[in-house]
Amino acid sequence: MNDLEGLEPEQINRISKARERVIDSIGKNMDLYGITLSIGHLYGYMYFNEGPVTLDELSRTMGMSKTSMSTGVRTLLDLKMIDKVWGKGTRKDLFEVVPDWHQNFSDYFSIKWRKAVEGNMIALTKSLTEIRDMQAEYAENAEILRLLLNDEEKIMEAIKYYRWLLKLIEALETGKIFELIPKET
Amino acid sequence: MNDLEGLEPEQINRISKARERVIDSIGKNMDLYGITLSIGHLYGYMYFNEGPVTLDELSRTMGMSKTSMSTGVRTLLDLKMIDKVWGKGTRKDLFEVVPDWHQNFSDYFSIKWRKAVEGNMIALTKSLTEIRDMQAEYAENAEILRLLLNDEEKIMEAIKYYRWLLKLIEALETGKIFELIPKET
DNA sequence: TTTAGTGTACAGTTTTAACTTTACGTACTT
DNA sequence: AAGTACGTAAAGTTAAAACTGTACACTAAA
Repeated sequence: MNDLEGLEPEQINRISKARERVIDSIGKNMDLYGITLSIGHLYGYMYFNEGPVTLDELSRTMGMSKTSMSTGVRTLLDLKMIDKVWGKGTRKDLFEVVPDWHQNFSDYFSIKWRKAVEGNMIALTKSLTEIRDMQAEYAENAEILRLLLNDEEKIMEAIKYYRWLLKLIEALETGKIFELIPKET
Repeated sequence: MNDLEGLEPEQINRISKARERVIDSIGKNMDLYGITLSIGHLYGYMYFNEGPVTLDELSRTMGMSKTSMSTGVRTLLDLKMIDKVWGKGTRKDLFEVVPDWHQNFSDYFSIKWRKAVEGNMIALTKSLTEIRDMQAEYAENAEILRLLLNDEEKIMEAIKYYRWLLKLIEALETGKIFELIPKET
């Protein structure tokens, strides 16, 4: 339910303005999370609204189709930025934001970057063994060997980087990052 | 210059295959950096090639227009993933990858996230003062006051998060992150 | 079983972004 | 001064995505 309903128009206007500045700003930078502007707006609205909302309310407030709300909400669910919650007395699904942005940030990395890193690692190690096989095979061909050693070196560097990145991701997942870089009190 | 030129077709094929697996994998996950698949490929090729390359070489190798190479290269330059280098004897621009991926990662955050965080911070503080002004103004209206306190709380939480995020970004920029989470030796 | 309410898959449309072709400005060569 | 090589801006085209409307499956109530 829209929490501004029932106020004077002028009051609604002033509060909305303050909120919308923030909502716009959040939405605009949501592309860093791979999220479209309109879904960013969606999230911003949910962030300020007191209590959970339904797809129909979102559709009405955002002036967009219910289908778009459905897919948008699902994207935000996948990123663990919102939760589906139970509301007795209604058959509609209810959604509300997960208010802990530190957690959102960590989850995002866990979800997106870990997958990418692990995928790249597989490709790197596979190619590394191939390169090394060829090194043995072309051991007497100096020209090729130089190339192969160079490739090996580069792949090794990449692997080192990804191992470091995995440690960073792990620190985010376990919350150890907040020992290293403390939150505000 | 393509570093595989002059080899036997079969040798080129084998080395290329090992490289391409990695290049594909890198390119595929470059969207995390907000980079398109083809620019990711571009980067991957440059990563393995020995020595800097020109726009014409890239165009030929990638099978894409020179204009696309120009814009692609500029994107990578903006993200500090490649450098423009001097080559005597040629009037063409030469480009090569910055091989330190730890640095790439740090730069990316510095460039993209810092800008977003600072933008959001401005919006948040601006709206925060507005909300607080209204709190003083509507001090005797309990219903509105409750709403305003709620909004204030949420904005404060967001500001706290962004301050933490700035510390993380700073740790990346200064390299302090590598004391907290050490690189491989 | 029917009926109404709800979320989503699907197909179609519109908007956006990627890419290409052409053309131009600048700088080097002769 | 004239010609050539180079990188990029501009306009046009093609491919991708965001978004909508409709239809359908599922559930709960009557």
